[in-house]
Amino acid sequence: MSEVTRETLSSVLEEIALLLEIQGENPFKIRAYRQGAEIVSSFDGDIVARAKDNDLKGIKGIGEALQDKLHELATTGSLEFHQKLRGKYPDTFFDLFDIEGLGPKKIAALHKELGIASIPDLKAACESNKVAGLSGFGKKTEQKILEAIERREKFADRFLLHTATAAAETILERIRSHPDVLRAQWAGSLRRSKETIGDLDFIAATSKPADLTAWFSELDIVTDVIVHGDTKCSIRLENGLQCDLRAVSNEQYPFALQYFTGSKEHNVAIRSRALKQGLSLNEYGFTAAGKTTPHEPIPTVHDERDIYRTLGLDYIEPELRENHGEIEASEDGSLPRLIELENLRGTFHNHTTASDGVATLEEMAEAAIDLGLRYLGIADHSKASFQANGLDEERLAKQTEEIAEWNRQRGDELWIFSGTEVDILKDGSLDFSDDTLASLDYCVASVHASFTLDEKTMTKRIIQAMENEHVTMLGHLTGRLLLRRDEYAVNHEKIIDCAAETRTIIELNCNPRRLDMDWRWWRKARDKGVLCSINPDAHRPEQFQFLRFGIGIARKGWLRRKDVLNTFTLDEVKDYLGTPKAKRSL
DNA sequence: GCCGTTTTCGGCCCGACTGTTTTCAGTCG
Repeated sequence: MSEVTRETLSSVLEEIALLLEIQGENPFKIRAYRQGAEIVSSFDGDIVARAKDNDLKGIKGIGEALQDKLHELATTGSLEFHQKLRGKYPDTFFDLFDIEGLGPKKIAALHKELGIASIPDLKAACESNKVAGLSGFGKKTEQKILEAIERREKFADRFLLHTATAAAETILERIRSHPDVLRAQWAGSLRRSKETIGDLDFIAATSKPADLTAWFSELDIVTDVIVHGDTKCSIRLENGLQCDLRAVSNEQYPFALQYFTGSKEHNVAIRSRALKQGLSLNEYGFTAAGKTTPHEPIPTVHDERDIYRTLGLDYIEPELRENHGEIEASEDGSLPRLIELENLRGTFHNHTTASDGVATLEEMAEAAIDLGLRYLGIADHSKASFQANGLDEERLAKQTEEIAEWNRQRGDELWIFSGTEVDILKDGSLDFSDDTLASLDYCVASVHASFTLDEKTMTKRIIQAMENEHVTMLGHLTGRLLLRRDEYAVNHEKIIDCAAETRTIIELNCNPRRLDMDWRWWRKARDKGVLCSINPDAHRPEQFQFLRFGIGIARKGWLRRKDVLNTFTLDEVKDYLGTPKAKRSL
């Protein structure tokens, strides 16, 4: 039996939810399984060990039935209930849920009537016009399914943050400049600063909603109109990105913005809180709920703050709205004051033409000055990263001298810290000697090869690097490339504990392809006293702009100004780096 | 299937839009 992981537990529950949907089960039962999957995957602690020990009592959302199932799954590696449900469905069957416009009912019908159990099956059935004949289906549905299959092959179903942000800025500007629009904002996962984006949501306040959705459907950027009604319009851009506009009245606007910002989990919790106060909350406003009438008249709401205030809550920043404890913290006034872009005074981990960057040291420095930064860290690759033209000791020494010369000439404008992004070799040793590392201001240590080690070996490898006195910070912890390459196996808890113990900074690599370490771990790291450095990993001057995405992720990870190295003043950074590692503190 | 200082049973969010229907089921968010 293969090792049962958190992901196993979570994905089995998720699959059960899908199968129950197919069977037309009670939607609330389905939701319970789905919530169970979510709870398991974000549980703060060793959920697998707890499941093995049958010690799941008291976890909200995991009742008796799920406790038993998780215990069985964790101890035996499989779950009879799940196996029985799965019955005759092959693995490929679950791909059908990715097809836009297909839900459990239609998928069940396709499977029952035509034996369809994979996307190729479905494509063939549509092409031979078998689907249009089914009850509840028709010509148009068949055509739409074919288009959705084609789109799935052609485009990613999610987009990186910088792609989505660039599109969103253009579109929002056009919406806001429309004469009938009073105010507008993007909502959804982009506003919450998720690491990847499925589609864009815009909310606009207007007294002429139908006119606005009609205008939106005819924009020159539209390649396809997905839906178009009087208050809502969904279009698709050339790159496949779907954009939804919802046109509401000015009174409804804050409610719509709050509602469509989500997350769904946050909203469910917020709405149930409202219900306890006798208020029903939806995307249009507060209404008196059921039989009970609110004790006081429903207050007027002008913006999102008023909604939270009405519910007795401090304002919750969009990035925090994941139902990961923000509502409780809001209630008792313990929400953090989140870091802001303006707090950043510098950046570490940037490349130049010395290794695989496309701009010289001077060009990078000038760009940093233009951006208003006070200091800049250079960290080119080390020699083991041959493919990236990594520096050997000699070239590194030369670069260090160039940097010293810059600091003598223009250090008052911009101070440059000389560093390296040293490879953590397969055995956990570093690509430079301690003496070489000691000649630098700081050192980023990263894994660039041997990604396939098992979790234990990989974790040990990285920990060994962090234990080095000269390793200031750990680069892109998991090596993931979003939408392209999975993270390698590494035990986050152990790395975080080790970072706290050895005073090693963990990088928040804010290249939108990475956004690594993941936002879900930062709050825990912060609480253990681990310092963060927000690093763009810039290979060209424009990539300093990635810092904004790093701020979004840091905010999502509950980080405050004081938790991030590059909010320090130049003198503070010099002090920090000049202090022996073991004596450094927040 | 989960939950509860109103509840151990009866709630659990629901509105917009589309396509296939001929008044509504299914999907989506």
